[in-house]
This record gives sequence, C-alpha cells and structure tokens, in this order.
Amino acid sequence: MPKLDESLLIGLPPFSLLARSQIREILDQAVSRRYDEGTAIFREGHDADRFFLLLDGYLRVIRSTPGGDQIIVLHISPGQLFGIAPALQRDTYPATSIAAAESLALSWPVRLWSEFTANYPGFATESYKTLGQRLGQIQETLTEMATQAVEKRVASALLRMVHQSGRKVDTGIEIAFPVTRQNISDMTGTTLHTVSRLLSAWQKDGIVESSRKRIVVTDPHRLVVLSDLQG
Amino acid sequence: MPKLDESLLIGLPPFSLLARSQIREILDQAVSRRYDEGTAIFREGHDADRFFLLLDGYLRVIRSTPGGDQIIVLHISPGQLFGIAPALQRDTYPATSIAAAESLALSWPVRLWSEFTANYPGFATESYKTLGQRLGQIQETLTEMATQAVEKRVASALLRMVHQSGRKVDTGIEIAFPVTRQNISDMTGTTLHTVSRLLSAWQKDGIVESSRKRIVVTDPHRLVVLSDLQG
DNA sequence: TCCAAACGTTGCTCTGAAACAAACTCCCGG
DNA sequence: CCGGGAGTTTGTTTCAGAGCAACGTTTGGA
Repeated sequence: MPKLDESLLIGLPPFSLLARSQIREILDQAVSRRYDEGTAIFREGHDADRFFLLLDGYLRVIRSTPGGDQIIVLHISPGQLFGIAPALQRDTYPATSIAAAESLALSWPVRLWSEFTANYPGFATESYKTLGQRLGQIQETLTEMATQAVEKRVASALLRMVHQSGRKVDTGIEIAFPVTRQNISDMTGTTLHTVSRLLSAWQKDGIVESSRKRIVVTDPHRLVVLSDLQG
Repeated sequence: MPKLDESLLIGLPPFSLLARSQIREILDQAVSRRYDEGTAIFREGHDADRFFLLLDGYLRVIRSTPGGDQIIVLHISPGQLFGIAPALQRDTYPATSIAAAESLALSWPVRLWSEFTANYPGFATESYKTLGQRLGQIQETLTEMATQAVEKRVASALLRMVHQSGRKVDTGIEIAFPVTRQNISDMTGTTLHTVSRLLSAWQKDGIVESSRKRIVVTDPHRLVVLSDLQG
C-alpha cells in the first residue's frame, strides 16, 4: 500500500475542519483500494465491518428482491462517505454497492467510527447530514415511483444523474459514468425496452444523444419539462 | 398544561437508561398535545423547530407531489420519536405527519436536541437506530414499488400495518387505526378502486374482513403467500 | 482477424390496472 | 328523523407499457 497523500481528504466536508496532522492520522489508518467497473464493494446483508469514502469514480447502490429483480436506489459520487451502517447501529449493510465506473475508495474498520465522531469536530454532523439528504432523496424517488408515469420517471432519473455527475461536452452535458438502458430501467422500475424507445424518441427530438453506455443531454430544459409537467 | 407523569417515558428505548430525576427533567421541558384524527402535527417544508415523541395513537407520514398526488411513506406508532429533522441537520421537515387516529404526543424545541444527545446516554444511539430502520424500510418499499405488481404491494402494505399495529380480535388480527381504501392506495401507488376490488376478493376468499375504515386480517398466512410469491 | 457476448433497437400482441361512471351505505350533525 | 357527505362497491372502457421475438451493432478477447 503506497503512502496516501493528505490532499486526498483536504476540502472534503467530513474532514474540512481538521488540522493536517489529524488528516495524516486518519489516512494512516485507512485502506485504499481500486475497484474495476462492475465490482462489488460490499453486499447487502453482509457484516458491516468497514465504512468507506469514495475518492474517485461512481457507485451504484442497489437492492434486490428474492425474485431476482433489482433496483438502483442511488448513486455515490466522489467525496461521499458510504457504507456508513455503523452510524445507524446496523451490523449488516442494507444494500449492495457496485462500481459503476472504475473507482477508488478508502475504508476504515467500524471500530474507528466512534473514535472519529468523538475526536473530529464536524465528522458526525457531516455524516448525519449526508444521511438526511439520502433519506430525503429516497423519499422523493419513492413518491415519484408511486405517482408518476414511466416517461417522467425516466426523465427525472436522467436529470438526477446529470445533476450529480454531469460534465460539459461540446454538444451538451454528459453523464460521467457508463449507463446502460438496463441500468436506467433499474432506476425507474420499467423495462430496458421502454427506456430504449424513450431515448430513441428523445434523440429524434434533439433532447439527448446516446450511444452504448454513454448519454449526453443536449437539451436539459426540455427534459425538465418532461419530468415536471402535470398530466 | 397538567403535570406529566414519569411513567409515560419509563421503558421507552430513548430514555430507558435514565434515572427518574432525569426523566422528570426531560418531562418538565416537554409540551404535550392531543391531535384529532386527520390533524397535521407538522407539514413538509415548514421550519423544523420542534421534535416529537408519540405517546398514543398512530401517525401517517406523507409526501405530496406538486401535481397534488400524495403517498404515505410510513406510519409512526406509540413510543417512537418523530420529526427528528434536527438529528439530520435539516431546518425544515421533509414530510408531513397526520394523526391517523386520535393521538397524543410530546414535543421539545430543537435546541434541546443537542442537550439530550450530550447528557443522556443512549438517546443519540436510539435515535439513529430508529433512523436506520426507517431508511431500510423505505428502501424496501421503494424496491417493492419498482418491481412488484399491485396485488403484492397491497398485500405487503396490509402485512406491514398488521405487523406494526395489529391487535388480536376474535376473528383475526385487526389494524389498530382507521384505514380507508384511499389510504391503502396512497401507500401502494394505485387507486382506491383497485384496492376495493382486491379487498372484496380477499374477503370472499376468507383472507380479510373489512368494513368502513376497519380491516381485520383473518388469514395472515395466505396474505404472506400473496405478497411473497414469485410470479 | 474473427467470434461471441453484451448492448441496443424495433415491431407486435396482450393484459393489468387506470379512468370513467354510477350507485349504494354508513355515519354524523342539525 | 332526515339530509348530506364521506367512504365503498361494481361495471365498463381504454390504453400504457410489459412481454415476446427477432435482429442489428459494438467491443474486447482468443
């Protein structure tokens, strides 16, 4: 394990109030690991023995049913803590996380959680804030799933990904990690067929451009209209 | 405001480790209030200036869309903390809570939150545990909503209510608070018509008995089969 | 270089459940 | 005791979107 550089953590909310020496100490206790696209970082139901910080890449957090269906609950982007089951007194992970792109994450054993929250000002606060945002976001997804038609859900899902990971390219805003039609259907509770049709239609209308695993939103505003419009 | 009795809090998880004198102190700072069926305790988006403990009754936690649809995210039963936005660094409530039956709740101003977590052992722990359970539960609901057919969702919703509030009656297990067909459709993202048909069919099959706002599950096992069965 | 697997597209059919419509029943308040 | 509103039931119609099928395209590895 190569020695980690302090600059990795400086500026990230959970550690923003800390002195360089404290960051050094935190880093010295961390394990860093790279994950190939498609690899699981941890799985639903397994012992929650570590908590993580994503440094680079993107993750999908998924839950599956006994029947084999699965849905993508949310995405994690760089700088976020994840797998923070210990914060909620859980001893197993409630969901599975998979690298959506090649990713790099730090992790610490759970026993350090209480140490971090006790010693480092703002660490607990920031973690719970993150949790609060996720809870709110999931509630919103749930509401949408229960009340909105497929077309709107797919439009919203695209907008969420653009919002979380969008980067400017010449023709619009590109989602920064690979996304298949199947992935989108797993976010919206529909089928890949329906998603494919929608994307084709939107491409014809000049709202998106998509190729294999890659999506560029060329007209975000019209997508907002699609996702918002009552009726 | 009549003086509150210590026995109200004794035995409830957030306060279970406390001495009588500490409970007295907590109670002296509480406001107690009764809510008629259908009354809102707080509303989505409003300033989160208090946090609450439900002593008696049941609450529905709902979220609404701009388009006027609404869904029931979860129910709160006696003994649970709710409206604990301050724990998550939120300054507004993320959802609305409505008394599903006549209810009684204590509340405290948010500024006491940090005091409680600092002074009373186990208070923070218990609160975050509750939050963790809710997060897990909502994720499960979301998964179900995205993958399961209406019939299964309605069966699961009934089972969840039975599990949370069921009380034995001579013909089976009764859901302890008033539930309309509309309420169930708001939990499952369908229409009251569909729910009505399902309940009629299940009544014919001897699985449930229902009258206006009242539901008794007479054959929980068959309901489990309906909610579980793959395909 | 070629093959196979992964990913994407498109047409067609069929059905679950929403939408629309109309009574019916219970309960509460005047 | 009566009237009206809230909640429920049931029938009929309609259609979005799932399911099925078949084919096209890209990509990476042998």
